[in-house]
Amino acid sequence: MPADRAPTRIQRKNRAAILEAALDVFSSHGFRGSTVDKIAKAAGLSKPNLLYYFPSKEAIFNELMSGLLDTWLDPLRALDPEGEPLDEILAYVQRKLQMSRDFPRESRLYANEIVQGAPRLHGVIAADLKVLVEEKAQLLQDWMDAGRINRAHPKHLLFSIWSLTQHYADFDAQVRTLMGEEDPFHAAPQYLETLYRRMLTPKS
Amino acid sequence: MPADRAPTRIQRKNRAAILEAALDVFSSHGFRGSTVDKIAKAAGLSKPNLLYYFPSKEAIFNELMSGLLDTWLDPLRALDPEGEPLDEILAYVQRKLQMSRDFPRESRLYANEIVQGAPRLHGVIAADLKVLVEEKAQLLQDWMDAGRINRAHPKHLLFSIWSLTQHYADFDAQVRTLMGEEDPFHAAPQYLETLYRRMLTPKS
DNA sequence: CAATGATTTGACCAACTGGTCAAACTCACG
DNA sequence: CGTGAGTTTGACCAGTTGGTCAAATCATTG
Repeated sequence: MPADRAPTRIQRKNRAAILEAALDVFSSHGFRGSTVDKIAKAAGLSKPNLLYYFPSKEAIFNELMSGLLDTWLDPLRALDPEGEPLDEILAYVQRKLQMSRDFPRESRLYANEIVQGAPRLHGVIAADLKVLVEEKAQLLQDWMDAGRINRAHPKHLLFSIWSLTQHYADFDAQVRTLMGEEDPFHAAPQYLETLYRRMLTPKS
Repeated sequence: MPADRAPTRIQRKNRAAILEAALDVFSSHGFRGSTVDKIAKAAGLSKPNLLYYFPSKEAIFNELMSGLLDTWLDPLRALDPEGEPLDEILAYVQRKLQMSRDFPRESRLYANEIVQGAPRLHGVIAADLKVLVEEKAQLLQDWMDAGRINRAHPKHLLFSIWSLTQHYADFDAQVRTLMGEEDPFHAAPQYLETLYRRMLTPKS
């Protein structure tokens, strides 16, 4: 595929279809468990045709991942130092929960990678994510020092928000089996709101 | 391998070595990402030799899984209806956290399966786990109705305990990168204790 | 409507993988 | 120490998989 010139209509359509199909396949089988052929079929293309648009399976995966990571961190970036601390945190929790509901495949794709030791992600985590986490952990610490929210280990607080919200996407198979008819996302917002409100509302 | 008679010394040793190696390999690459050869080498055997002890890759996996599940649910089974509610729950949280620290590979093996839709686990989850969860959710509900702990959706309460504790094992790669030198398991017990104490201690 | 570049595909390849098998080797025991 | 059961392995096989390539088809535009 001509790499340098502007993408044609067909290129845009097919590359988008491939990435969409790849998200589906990768997120439900992991990298090793996914085959180029499965992705191609899901995108409505033949295998050689898919490989005309991306040089390799790994290239598809990488493009998917780097595209994902930005979106994934947006809610945390939006944590506003100028806002009311408790409201900011509660809003962050709800945003993350919504992402688990609206983009479960993205969450599972990410989870798949991390669980397996993040072999294809170490760089990004160590760079972008770490910087952002340090910044926001400091912000949380400042809020605690000012007595505006209860004290708690800032990083563990962030971890807890991630794990609680992503759990509904990542462990969806288990959650739905155990909840039966009831939609997990019905009670979850209230549950998490209560949890963090009780956890963080200053005693005084 | 002669199936019916009592296992020889060599059989016991090699089967144990294989399961140990398989836990290592499966938990860090998933089922599809693991090869029989990798497991065999990790166990110090040749591939045909490994297949002398287990009829197939799937058989190794199944034996590993069914052995794991029992241990995995023990902490929840131990939730005692006769105990002091808050203490029982806090103890459960700490037991689960300890399992994440002491058996992270088992946790990741399980996570790997669930994230990918539990293709090899649906039966067990729908059966054993569901029954146990219904029972313990009812117990939590009773404690809430009696005003002995704060109200909260019982199943979401259980989910939150699982996700918060297993996160330290399943997302170990991310957690360790972000925490640097600091051992995640140093502050985690205190953090979770505080969280659930504030969440569940009755207001009155 | 050429003709040129973009797109698609069938045929193919080499590496890998799960699994088989007969032959060789080792061990426990009489 | 011999013998039969238990154990190990090299060679092999068939199916899958990531990826290549030349030839064929299609779309765009001068």
